[in-house]
Amino acid sequence: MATVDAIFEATIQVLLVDGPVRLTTTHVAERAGVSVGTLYQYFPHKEALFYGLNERYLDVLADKVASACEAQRGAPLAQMVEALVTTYWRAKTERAEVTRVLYRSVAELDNTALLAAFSRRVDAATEAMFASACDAAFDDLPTVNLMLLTTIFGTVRNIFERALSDAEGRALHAQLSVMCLAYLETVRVTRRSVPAAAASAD
Amino acid sequence: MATVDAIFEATIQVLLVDGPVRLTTTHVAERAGVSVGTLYQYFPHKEALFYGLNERYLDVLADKVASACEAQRGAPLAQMVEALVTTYWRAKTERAEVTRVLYRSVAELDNTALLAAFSRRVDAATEAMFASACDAAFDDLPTVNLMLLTTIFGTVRNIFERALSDAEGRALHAQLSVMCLAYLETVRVTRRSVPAAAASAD
Amino acid sequence: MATVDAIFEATIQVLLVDGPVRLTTTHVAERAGVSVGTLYQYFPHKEALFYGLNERYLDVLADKVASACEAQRGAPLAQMVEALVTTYWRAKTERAEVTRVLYRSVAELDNTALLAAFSRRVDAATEAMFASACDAAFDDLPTVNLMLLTTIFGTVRNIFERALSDAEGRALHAQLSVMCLAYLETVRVTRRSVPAAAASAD
Amino acid sequence: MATVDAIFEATIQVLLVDGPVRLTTTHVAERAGVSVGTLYQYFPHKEALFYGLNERYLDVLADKVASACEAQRGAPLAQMVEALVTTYWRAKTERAEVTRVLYRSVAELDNTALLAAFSRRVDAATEAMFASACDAAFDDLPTVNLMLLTTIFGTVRNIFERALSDAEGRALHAQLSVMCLAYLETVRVTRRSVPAAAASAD
DNA sequence: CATGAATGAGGGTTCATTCAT
DNA sequence: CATGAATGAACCCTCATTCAT
Repeated sequence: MATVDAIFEATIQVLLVDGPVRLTTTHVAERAGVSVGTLYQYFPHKEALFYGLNERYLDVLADKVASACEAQRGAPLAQMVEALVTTYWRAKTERAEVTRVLYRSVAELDNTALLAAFSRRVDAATEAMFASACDAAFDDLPTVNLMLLTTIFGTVRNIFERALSDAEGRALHAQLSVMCLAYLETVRVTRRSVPAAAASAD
Repeated sequence: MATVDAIFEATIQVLLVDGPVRLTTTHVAERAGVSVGTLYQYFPHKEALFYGLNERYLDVLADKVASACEAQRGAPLAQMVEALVTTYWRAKTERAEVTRVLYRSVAELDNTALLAAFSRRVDAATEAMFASACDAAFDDLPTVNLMLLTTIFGTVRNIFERALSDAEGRALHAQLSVMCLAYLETVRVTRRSVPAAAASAD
Repeated sequence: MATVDAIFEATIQVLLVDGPVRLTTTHVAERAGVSVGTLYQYFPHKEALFYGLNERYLDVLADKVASACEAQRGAPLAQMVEALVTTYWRAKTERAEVTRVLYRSVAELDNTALLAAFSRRVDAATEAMFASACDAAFDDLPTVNLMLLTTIFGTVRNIFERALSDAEGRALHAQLSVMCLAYLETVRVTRRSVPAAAASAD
Repeated sequence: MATVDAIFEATIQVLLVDGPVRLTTTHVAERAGVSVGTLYQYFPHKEALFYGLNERYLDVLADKVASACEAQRGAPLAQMVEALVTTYWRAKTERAEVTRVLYRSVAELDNTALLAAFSRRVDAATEAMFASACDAAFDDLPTVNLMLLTTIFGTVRNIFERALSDAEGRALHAQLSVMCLAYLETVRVTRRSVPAAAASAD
């Protein structure tokens, strides 16, 4: 609904412009152009508003990653890694300030469940992608995949957390791909040139 | 001073037992066995208390990392990485619940300056360590070092953030060493003063 | 608005009954029959409440003086002085306790701006009145007028400040008129459009 | 005692430099170069400190006025008035900022008793002075005297209260003498040239 | 459904005062 | 007698939430 969207966007704007301290229901409602009463008709309490915002944010993010993964089915490993890292990086960098502010505010929320749901979706998408790699296979793909995602999520977050310059950010983005690929090359099963078989198994 | 220590420890206990929402000055003072007035004699405001706690936490952490780095001067690369990752991991795992709760709460604080100071210390220590490696050299050590730390910090944080099981945590810890080493092996310069042996081992 | 009036009146009552020390926002709100929150919806902080009360008080006072001055346009000097002094005195004496308590409490407030606005209004009104006197004129009316008002304001205040009895108060009120008139007779210019009569009366 | 003096002076300094809001016992003690504990050995509570300061201030003021009055015994009326007004004005103007700050702060204190004592002393001094005037006598000297002092005290206070410029202040000082003398000339007994008799009656 | 004035529990903070050293 | 750390009652103010209109 338009109202809900307006409230979500207002929440972000309040966070951006006035900071987390001024994130009051009244303030959000005002900026959304509705009354507090209306806000409370869509969200039973403040936490629900924040929870919803993060849910939506993570849904969109998961969508993007999942799409990218599907587009890479059967591609070579290096390309997959590049696509995954870059998709995630772009999604986070697009509205860097929003990303930063959301990173900082989720602390006020028990977002474990949210993160679990998000992780499940992304895990599934990336695992399926890597399983379909035309030029690589892994003994313990679940662990490798978990490690990879943990690294990507964590590293990107850390880049935002330390107030690194854009140049440093870009450099680290490139290095992140290098690192992830290096890792995958290291842990892939040694027999590699089984292209046809691996491909037909997909 | 004993009082300050008691207040810091009380802060942690309140965070652990009652959660960040119940982190009130009165509550902390009570648990520390002092009056609010006393608390305010050591910390000008609530934020300063929290800031101080984090400062101390990061100082201890940086100390541990720096010591480990110094102990590794001149060691081979693989051992350095292992030592670095394990030191950091142990420091974070020792009191896992405390780590988790601090990860979640620092977001409410503008800890940019704190992180910057912490990063500067750790950066210097690890860069000096890697520069002394007996079996490896790097073209752009600063960037490589920055990337490595960003990955370690971020990955560990993410492990805590997603409520992963101990087993998964341990697995990822091991993988983290693998990943870091894989990265360093990839970006190191091939020629080195121990040319033949090092090259053939690759 | 009714609520604002209730709060103002409650402020006065608290001052009267409990004294300036007990003038707390909670206390005022209680006595006004509203909650603290409501009080803060009309006044951004405690000082604003007090400032508003004084503003209103001075506005009413200035109104009374201004009306009296207009009613005296063209009257003889003695009558003007009598009217001015008596109007001011009555306004202050009507609710003597309120006057006393406000005199004592305004000091805690930076009411310079308030007093300036009040003075400007009263100055203008009395100066216009004296300029229209049918039987007197002044070389430097602004200074004379300023002196007169300063004396009236100050003397009345001092009567309240020293806890003089009603009888003493009444006596001083009468003397105040005498004094003001004596002053004006002394500083008026002798030549006037009613020359002979006015001059011989001196 | 030197300590008491230091504390009094520190109180004034705190009022001047930091304002009435920062007038805390700790702050005063610090500026006086002693500890709070010491302050409490000389003053049982904060109010006593403030009371003492005002008492001393009024004592000095009364001394000055009384001396001036004694020096005017037997002098002509006009000279007496001039001396009285000027003495009081000078005493207040000498450290104008201190005067202003004390005027503003006495409100926090029930200084009725203090003012009564002060008034009694000054009343006696001025009444004795006027009774000795070589060229004037009064039917109801107590009332006339009370009126005169009330006017002088009140007018001077009002000059300080309105933030009048120095020039305006000086002008009003001059006018104040004019006004007081005009008043006394008006209310003196009509038979005037009884010089010898009046003088011998003293 | 929308509104927004009213609510009041509860938080951060201050500061007069005490008392063990 | 001096010190100053400790105390804790009390204050100002905020803001999530409700409900009569």
